[in-house]
Amino acid sequence: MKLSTRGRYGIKAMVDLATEYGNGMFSVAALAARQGISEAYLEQLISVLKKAGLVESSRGAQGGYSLSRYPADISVGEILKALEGSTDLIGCVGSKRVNCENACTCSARPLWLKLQGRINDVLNTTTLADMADDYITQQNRSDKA
Amino acid sequence: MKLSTRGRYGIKAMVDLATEYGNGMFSVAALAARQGISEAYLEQLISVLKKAGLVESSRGAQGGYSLSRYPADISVGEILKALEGSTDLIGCVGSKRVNCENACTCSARPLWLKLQGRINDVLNTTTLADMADDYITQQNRSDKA
DNA sequence: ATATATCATACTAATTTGCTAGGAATTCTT
DNA sequence: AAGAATTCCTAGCAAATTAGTATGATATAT
Repeated sequence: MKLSTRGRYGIKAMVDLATEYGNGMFSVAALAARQGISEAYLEQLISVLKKAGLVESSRGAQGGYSLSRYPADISVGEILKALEGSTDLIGCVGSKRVNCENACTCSARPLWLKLQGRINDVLNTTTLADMADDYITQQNRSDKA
Repeated sequence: MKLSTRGRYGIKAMVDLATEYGNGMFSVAALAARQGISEAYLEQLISVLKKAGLVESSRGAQGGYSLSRYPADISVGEILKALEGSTDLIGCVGSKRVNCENACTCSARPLWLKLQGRINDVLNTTTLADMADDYITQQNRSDKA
């Protein structure tokens, strides 16, 4: 039930892009430096996000990445799903219904469904705009302090 | 963000014990057979639950396991925590606050806190009694059909 | 041209997961 | 007293996953 670094790094990079939305492109090098993580690794993650249609890129000098939609139109669920393959706790509860012969009679299924429901709720209703707003106001507060 | 077999098998075994609460002891062999999984593996899991104080045991012939408290007094969160070490999505959000230097300034932290909060909500308020009740009424329904 | 980027792919070390195996200790039954 | 049934304890291991490295090709602004 752990969240991998893929999800964590990826989400943070996307929030970074969201806070700078409208200000041009940002390179992987810049994003990686901001988080203090490996460029090559983050590059892989962003590449996945690009294939998922969540970011746009431009190659060559002065190139980089930017969000492909308004921050308010990108949910964190989409991002995690792209990075981690799925946001399902277990196969037999997700949209695919795989991996389980006794799904209909499983004594634990109601619990998993409830839990997954709460998770999806948060992931689907929280957007990058929400996160960027939170972050900016928090930054302002600490500036004043 | 996946739930391991440890958590799944363990929870199901505990629900089995809950539905039989008050009817004596049940052996690992019986519990494993009910789920159709390896005895030796489930044995390990139950042993962890015992160390966590969630089940009682009696050794020797006719021995086995039973819940050490009323089903209504055992939350699924306790069980998962015992089996998986923790129910935290990431270290820097749990009760221990480890693993993260910039917790105070992390742009993703509000999201993780919210998500973890919803998860804990379900895990802490759902008891074995709830699950056993759900299961039994479901069984009755399918008997009639 | 050259420096700066993305893009693509392959490899690898460490960790975690999901078991299996073997035997010791305890208790009921006969 | 013997044997069967059971928990208890520990070690080992194969497969999968995670968390990266490494290398080089391709595209583009200056």
